[in-house]
Amino acid sequence: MLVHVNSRSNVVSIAADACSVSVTDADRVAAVQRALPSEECVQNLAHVFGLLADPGRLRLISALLEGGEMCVCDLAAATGQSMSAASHALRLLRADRVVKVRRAGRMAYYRLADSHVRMLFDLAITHVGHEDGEHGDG
Amino acid sequence: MLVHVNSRSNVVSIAADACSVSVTDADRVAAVQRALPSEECVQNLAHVFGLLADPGRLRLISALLEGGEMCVCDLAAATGQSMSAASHALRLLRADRVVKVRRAGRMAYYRLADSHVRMLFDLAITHVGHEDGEHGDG
DNA sequence: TACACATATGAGCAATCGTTCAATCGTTTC
DNA sequence: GAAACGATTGAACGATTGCTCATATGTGTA
Repeated sequence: MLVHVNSRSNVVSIAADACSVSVTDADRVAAVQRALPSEECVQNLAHVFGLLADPGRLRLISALLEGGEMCVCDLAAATGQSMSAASHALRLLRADRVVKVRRAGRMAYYRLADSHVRMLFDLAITHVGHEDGEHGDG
Repeated sequence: MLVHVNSRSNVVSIAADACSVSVTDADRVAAVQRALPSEECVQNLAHVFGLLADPGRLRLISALLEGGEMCVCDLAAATGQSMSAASHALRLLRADRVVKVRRAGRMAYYRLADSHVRMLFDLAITHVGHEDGEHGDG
């Protein structure tokens, strides 16, 4: 399994992207490269995590976790942001199927679309070491 | 449970942050607000998700998931980025205890620090609908 | 000592993000 | 029809991000 490509000036370019980076264990590198998710998958993943990387959107999600289904103005009030900001944020969440809308007259009621988000949320809270977590069984 | 605060010009400001947003169900809003994670918790959460919101860092994590423990230059080669970019990225991951370093001579070997990340990763892949996922049991 | 090497880091810059402001759309009420 | 209202959207602007380039640090080797 050892292939030693690190003797001097013995530079091997592995990825098309990498501009000749030297490698110590070429087999391992090649194996890892083969196992990496596709570019598209990585992009989607990054996109989803990016959605959760904003306090405002996180509060929105947390509110929906607790409140079940809420209109935009209540969500805005509960999460402490303007209705415009909330609407922009909900638009992003909607585009990636994190939340769903139900329209009734001039109101728009939002709710979470799938349970992955709750798990993602709780798992991440576990990671950061929560001192709080009242969204148990709303 | 219904409190009707939405009759005209009857605007109630709930959060200190919110600049008087009207509310349709004040009780619900108040309850949801009480249940929200603390500001600090939300910030930490957003920060952690932010770490995972970059394709380069995601590939790094995926590589470590598969490869176990790898040096910076192998990680750079496997994930298709420059060593500088990889080092910068690993620094961020290290600061938030997502990865750990082991130094041996002039090499630095990185590995994942906790299992939450793997779960986060797999859960998110489930959400986006993976067409790929070869990081099963490196 | 001097050099090569693996890694780390700071500055700078282009790109992206999140907010606010203003305008708009569709619905309800008068 | 007109006005009020909830929600949506686009533009603009400041803040943040992630890269590259250049340089620094520390280790192994001649």
